[in-house]
Amino acid sequence: MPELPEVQAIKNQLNKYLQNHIVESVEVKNRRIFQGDEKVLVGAQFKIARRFGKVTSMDFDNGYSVVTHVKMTGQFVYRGPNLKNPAPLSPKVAGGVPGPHTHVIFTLNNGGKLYFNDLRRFAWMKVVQTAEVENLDFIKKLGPEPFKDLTKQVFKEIVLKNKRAIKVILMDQSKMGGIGNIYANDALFLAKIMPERKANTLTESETEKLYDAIIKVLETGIKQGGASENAFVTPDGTEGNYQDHSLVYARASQACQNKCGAKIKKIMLGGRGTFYCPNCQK
DNA sequence: CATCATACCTGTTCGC
DNA sequence: TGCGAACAGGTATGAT
Repeated sequence: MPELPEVQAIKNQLNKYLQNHIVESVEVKNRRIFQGDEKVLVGAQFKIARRFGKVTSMDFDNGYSVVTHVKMTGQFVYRGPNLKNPAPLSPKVAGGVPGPHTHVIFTLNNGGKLYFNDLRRFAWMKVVQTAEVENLDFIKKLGPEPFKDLTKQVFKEIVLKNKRAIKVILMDQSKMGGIGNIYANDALFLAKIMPERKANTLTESETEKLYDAIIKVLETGIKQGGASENAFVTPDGTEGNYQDHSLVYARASQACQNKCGAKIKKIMLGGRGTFYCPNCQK
């Protein structure tokens, strides 16, 4: 669920709250989720968090990084003295922190703690040398990203040479990085394109509209701090607001926002819930 | 190589 | 009301 805007929110808040603090200890409760030797992090100073598609890298001053894919239900939650007037923890942090779903705890020298929760345990977190982050299999295979290398021209080429459903292409991380189910659904609605359309049947004009729509929905997502329909919370423990602004995602049987009179339909496409307006999208 | 189905998980929602 | 089935869904993996 966390997609580019959600992971961007995670990255931004990690930078805001952790920068320059030193790791005093790392407690690993789940070895399947956390891979590598956490001991190399003790005494290391947090420098910066980066984002690669839906993956974050937390880089430390000693040449090591912690790379994390939160998948659907992974949550970073920071609690510490530099969190000004901390908002109450969202109930979406199931079991709280620490709780039954807390798998890793970083303790910092300012007394703060960074918890990593994951209810469904699909997430992974690994320690690697910072120089090796971009060689990790997942990151190496990542396609061009919106706001970076995914220009309109590059996007056109990708779309026109693929014959699978356009929604599947948008969500294929090796074709382009960062887009998941929420923003793929909303971008296709905004561009008035049916999710099932074969990518190579899109006209040039539709392709351009879709590109603009992707940028637009991702920008809205970033502005709203991500979407918390499901388990997403930002590291300060609160929720994002995109779910209040989503166009079709999770709005099955609701009236189309274009006021066309039709109701949003839900189908399964590529094994995922897919939402669209049967009237507006062609 | 490309494409598709399935496994991985567990809390929540749905249908009978 | 109760209970089991389906669903939520990103990615690795194996099958075709």
